[in-house]
Amino acid sequence: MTLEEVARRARVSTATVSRVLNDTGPVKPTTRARILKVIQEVNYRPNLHAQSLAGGRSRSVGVIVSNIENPFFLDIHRVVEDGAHAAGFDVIMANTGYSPARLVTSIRLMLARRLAGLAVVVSEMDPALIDELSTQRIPVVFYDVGAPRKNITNIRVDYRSGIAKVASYLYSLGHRRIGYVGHHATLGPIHERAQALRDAEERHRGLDVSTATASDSLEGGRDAARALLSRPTPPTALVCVNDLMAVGALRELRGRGLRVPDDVSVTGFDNVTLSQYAVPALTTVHIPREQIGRTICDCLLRHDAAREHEFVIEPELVLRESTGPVRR
Amino acid sequence: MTLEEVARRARVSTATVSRVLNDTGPVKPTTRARILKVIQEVNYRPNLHAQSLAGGRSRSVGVIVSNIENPFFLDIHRVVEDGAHAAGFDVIMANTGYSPARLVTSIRLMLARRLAGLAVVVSEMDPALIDELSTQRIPVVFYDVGAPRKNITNIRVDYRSGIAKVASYLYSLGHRRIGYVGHHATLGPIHERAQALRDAEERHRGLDVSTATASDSLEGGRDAARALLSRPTPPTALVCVNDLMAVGALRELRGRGLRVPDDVSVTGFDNVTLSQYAVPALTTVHIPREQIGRTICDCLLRHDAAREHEFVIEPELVLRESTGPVRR
DNA sequence: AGGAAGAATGTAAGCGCTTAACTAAGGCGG
DNA sequence: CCGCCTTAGTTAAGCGCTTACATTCTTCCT
Repeated sequence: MTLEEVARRARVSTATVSRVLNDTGPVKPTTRARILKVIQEVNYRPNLHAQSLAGGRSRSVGVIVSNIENPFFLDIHRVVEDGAHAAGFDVIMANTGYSPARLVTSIRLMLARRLAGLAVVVSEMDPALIDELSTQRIPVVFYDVGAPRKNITNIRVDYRSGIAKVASYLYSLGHRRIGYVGHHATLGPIHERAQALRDAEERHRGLDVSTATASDSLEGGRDAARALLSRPTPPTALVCVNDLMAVGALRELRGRGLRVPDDVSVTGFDNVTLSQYAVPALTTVHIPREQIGRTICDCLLRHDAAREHEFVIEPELVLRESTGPVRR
Repeated sequence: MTLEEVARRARVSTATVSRVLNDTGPVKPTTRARILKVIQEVNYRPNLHAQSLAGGRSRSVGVIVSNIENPFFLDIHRVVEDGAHAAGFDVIMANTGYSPARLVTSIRLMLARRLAGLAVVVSEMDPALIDELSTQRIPVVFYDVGAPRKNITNIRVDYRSGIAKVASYLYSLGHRRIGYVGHHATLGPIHERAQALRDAEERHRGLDVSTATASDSLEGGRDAARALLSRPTPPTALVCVNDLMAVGALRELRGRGLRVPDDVSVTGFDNVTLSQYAVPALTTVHIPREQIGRTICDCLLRHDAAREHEFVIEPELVLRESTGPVRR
């Protein structure tokens, strides 16, 4: 069923049907009613591809994330989706699994869709991508990676600062041997997190950091914790790169009969809902995902971001049950 | 940058460029190389809308889920996405939040995109939808709702049976007062779950079921558990409609100082990864999401499902730590 | 050398929609 | 009663691709 067929049945031109469909230009009420009736009868739905092609624009924005299984990304996606829907847009999501190759593929696919805007919320990056994106004229916002350019906005969280807060806090509780539970050590922004913890060694006398990485998942958190705890002198505190892995680490601790925080302290990162439902509830670092999502919407939808822009977010420590003084 | 412009620069016709792009029809190696070079130089990406319009087909399939925040749906989505990617398709996801209105909107949007196939993995339904879908000629698969038709496949899990297994098991442990933690009591398939538990009352002498519903989330599970436990004669076992809510229920129990399973037993449903990371690990019912996802892919991609089809899956009880004999 | 078969490429007609430009029909003051 | 503005509709030119069909080389056999 096409626009043309609808027009024929309603005895008007395609232009008129298009007008009532998009509510552009005047149409006599009786004509409009007649057309609407036909549309109803034949159950007509405009072809989105034809619309986008002819109109030269699209009512969709894209969101690319590294790991949709991690609630952190899911939360951002949800906020962006809500904002987009409110503005009459819908969102197309892509998941890269932290693979730079898939990032490239995803971005190309998004560009092929000629979207109205693109949010790239990932930790991996491909050097040539920024250039490729900046030549397009759609608004783009990066989270965690990339560099501001024309039409490209950047949002970053000061992870160094967040990690530093965690390190200082644990140090003040007497912890000296700290294990870092991470994932994807080779990815820039992720590596920076680990590095931030390492840097704390210099500020805090006697601090000793060991590192283990696995996949970004519950299982990965457990695996990394297992590796750390199997070392000759296991750490007394586990700093996890995010809450999801922290919950995995908690599981391993429990499996070994170690109590948290009495025997080992654990910290997460992100402050996702799950962190409050962990046993014990996780001490973590709050990343304002709501704010991030809204900023993304503003940049993409309202387009105030034609100029270069960069937002930096300062994370806050959230104390809960999973941390305590080191056992004597 | 358009196909035509590429053709001009490569001094060939658009047809030839299209041929090398889609690898359809013969092209002399030197010509192909020349065209590829131009494409590379100008960083050309075909317009997906034009491609779909002209080609009359799309390389995307749609997946609609009720609640992407619930790992159950996420798992299915992942499996479908993997399968689709392997077949050279990509997937468009939509989330309804259990709202029939949003289901209708989402389906219409999917149809407007003229996708190659559509999977509807939801618990809500709109009566007119089936008809609307069956008039289209794209393969559709429903999970949990709908009815088989031409081009419409159905996958359902025998939830009644799953719930019955849980009820029998708890009964055998001596539990008589059972609380049901659910969500969206008005939605058909969900309501059926609650009803299945109620039906167990008749089979098991002395069994007493009370019900509470909240949102499908960790918080919802906690809320519903709170309501149940606040009653004059609180249940000794909580049967949760899914693992996510069960984890929320666990949290409430812990907050009240009740031990699981010593004071109260808890069961989940779905057997998502999280259920193994809960404290204590959840007794649950396994739903083979992998299999469901693969079946969806088969129906959508291979199109063996032109005829009516229905798959019924029998769920299996998984015993873990969260259930035990009722306290004397 | 001539010509048929096959390979390589070009031509042009859409795909279903939007929209600029144009026409027709009322309505109104002068 | 006429010119002019407004409102209602129409026509037709694309948007950027695909593809059936036509055309132009190449081969290579006789």
